[in-house]
Amino acid sequence: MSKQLVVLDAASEQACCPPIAEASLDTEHATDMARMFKALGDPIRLRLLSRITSAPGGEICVCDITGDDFNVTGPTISHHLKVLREAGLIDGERRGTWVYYRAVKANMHQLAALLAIDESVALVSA
Amino acid sequence: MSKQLVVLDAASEQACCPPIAEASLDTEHATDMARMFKALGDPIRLRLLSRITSAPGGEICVCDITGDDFNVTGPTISHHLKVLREAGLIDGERRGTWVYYRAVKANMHQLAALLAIDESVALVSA
DNA sequence: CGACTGATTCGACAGTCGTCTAGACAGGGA
DNA sequence: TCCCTGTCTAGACGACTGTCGAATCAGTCG
Repeated sequence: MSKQLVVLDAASEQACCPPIAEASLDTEHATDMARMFKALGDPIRLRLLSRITSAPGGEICVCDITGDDFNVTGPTISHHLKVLREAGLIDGERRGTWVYYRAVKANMHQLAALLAIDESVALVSA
Repeated sequence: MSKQLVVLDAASEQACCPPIAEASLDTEHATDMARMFKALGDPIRLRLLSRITSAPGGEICVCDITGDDFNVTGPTISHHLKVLREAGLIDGERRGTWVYYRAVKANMHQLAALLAIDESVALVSA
């Protein structure tokens, strides 16, 4: 919990995220980004994030997830949420009995920006 | 005309790519996307992809990579290139002695689109 | 307080991943 | 032809990951 990776101060400053096509990633930056991509590299986590971001209000109660159609047990859901949290992609907050999660949109945006590629070139060169 | 298709191969499987914030991912789609994200979840692979996409002409010769500043042996580079290739993120071609790789930009674009999020909200909520 | 529900942590186990060395395959030039 | 260089495959091994059941922590309500 004390160990979250926070790249969003960079995002707020816009020194943030040139597409990988524009400049070679340095090792340190690549490591941070890879940590986030790795967190997305599991179907369950991807669907969890989708659930969270597409929920009304942009947040969701864990009680609406656990025991769902993910075909895994509660602790496993909890584990995946923790991975997403430690990667800096979501943020959790306890409100009374329930825990709510929401996406850290700045970091999602940073990943998307990293993958930005000139579309027209894509057409030509492909 | 220059803007539409883009997702060529992926498009043949299904309609391309609504952001995860707009609709919950179904299991099958999530599995496909997760496979690509997982391939990006390693610093070396991320830097390899960066090298490839940022190279002049959009492609790079393996001979310019192996034994580089990645601090791993040749076979390990080869392994990572294979992972990227099997994930559909890059494409390799042998031309005489050397092998050249280039990015499959359509799939990179698909990933970026999946992560698209309303930016203004991102800044506010961060 | 004490019991109950929701969510996380702990410990274990099978499976996957990243890396290496050794060896195989492909193409070019003496 | 034989060898040389470039790239990939095979096999092995330690480390990490995803999953579970059991135990624990956090809040709420009798």
